[in-house]
Amino acid sequence: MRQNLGPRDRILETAARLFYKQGYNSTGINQILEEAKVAKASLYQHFKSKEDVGVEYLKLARIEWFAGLEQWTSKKSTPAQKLIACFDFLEYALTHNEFRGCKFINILAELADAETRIQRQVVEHKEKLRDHIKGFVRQTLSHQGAEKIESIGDAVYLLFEGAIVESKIFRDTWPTKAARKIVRTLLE
Amino acid sequence: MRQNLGPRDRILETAARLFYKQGYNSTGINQILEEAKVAKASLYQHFKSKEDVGVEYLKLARIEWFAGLEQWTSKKSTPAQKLIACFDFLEYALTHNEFRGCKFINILAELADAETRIQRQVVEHKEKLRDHIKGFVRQTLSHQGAEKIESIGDAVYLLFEGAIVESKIFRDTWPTKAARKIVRTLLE
DNA sequence: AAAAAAATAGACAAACCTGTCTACTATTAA
DNA sequence: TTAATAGTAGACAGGTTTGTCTATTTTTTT
Repeated sequence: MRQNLGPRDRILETAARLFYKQGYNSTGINQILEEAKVAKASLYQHFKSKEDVGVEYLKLARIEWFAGLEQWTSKKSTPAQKLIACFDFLEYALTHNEFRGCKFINILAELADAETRIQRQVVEHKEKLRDHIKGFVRQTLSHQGAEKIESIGDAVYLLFEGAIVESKIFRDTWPTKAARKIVRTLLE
Repeated sequence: MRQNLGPRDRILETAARLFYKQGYNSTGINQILEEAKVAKASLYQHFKSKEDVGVEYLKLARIEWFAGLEQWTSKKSTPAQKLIACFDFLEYALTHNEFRGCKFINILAELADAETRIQRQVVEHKEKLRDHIKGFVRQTLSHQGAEKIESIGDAVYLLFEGAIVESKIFRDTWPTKAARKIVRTLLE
């Protein structure tokens, strides 16, 4: 439980909650320390700066995200079913998070052009997700031409991402449902 | 020119530049005042708070956005061409803005759950954009069934929004090009 | 020309921010 | 048991934030 966690983990757990709920810039180090019940000196022993906490927060978020995705897709047998399961997982996750959207996209919007380390985490995460989705598309449409596969792969990824963002805006599941529906027809 | 603008307009012009470039939370009132060469008391005579500046900033952004969209689509004669022109406009606008993405989505990501006035601007803007796009789809596919029209309308909108977000992440035009390509096939 | 309105500069309050530092107390290892 | 490590509490520096207020100057209107 939380009680047994060391300071580093308590910081990351609290930071994850607050960064996602309030935003990265709106969450101060002091609030994290208070809620995590950690001394300030301990934070700066484990992390060299707030940005460092942000980077580690995203690294953990990536691991958790793909673990969740894996949990939903591994139950399915065919690539087409796995692809649809991605959207099932998305609907579940977004609803569970009260439609706060994507941790990576959210933090990216807060940054001025320069902050390179956090931005790199975002790009890497989305590259990996895109590859993941396009992999399912490739397997599903293996009998089709390469160009069509690429095109539909990008389309499914864009629909997935669009669904994340729009469900945050409208605080509703319709974008995910609409995306899943059109993906079904794209796979036929 | 900028010289002749009153304090209110100079504030909004500067705020628009800084909010979009640095983010809303990272941009202080004082920086806006300095760069706009406006006294602090003048700002609080025209706006009751920083949030108020944010709301007016978004109202202007909406007007400018739809004016730009109109400029690109009105040149085309058929609804299908107008729809494709939306993506041409998007590619132009995003490239011109150095891939900073959508002013509305960006500011939404910075806000904690509560800030209702700014959030309302975002939702209204996206609702209007969605109606706009779905209108073109409806005209293009008028001979199709209502359900299919709705479904493809949502898909085109989600692809449009996905393209905005992903072009910010990857700082590239490929998402917009990919979205436009699949939209073309969806309209066939 | 006189009166009213608008804009300026900048001090100020009260609160926040990140990061450093000291001093003290547990916990762990040898 | 002693020594090293890890954690705590909190003061502090130097800066930031939004918003209010006073006093002065410029512009507009009558």
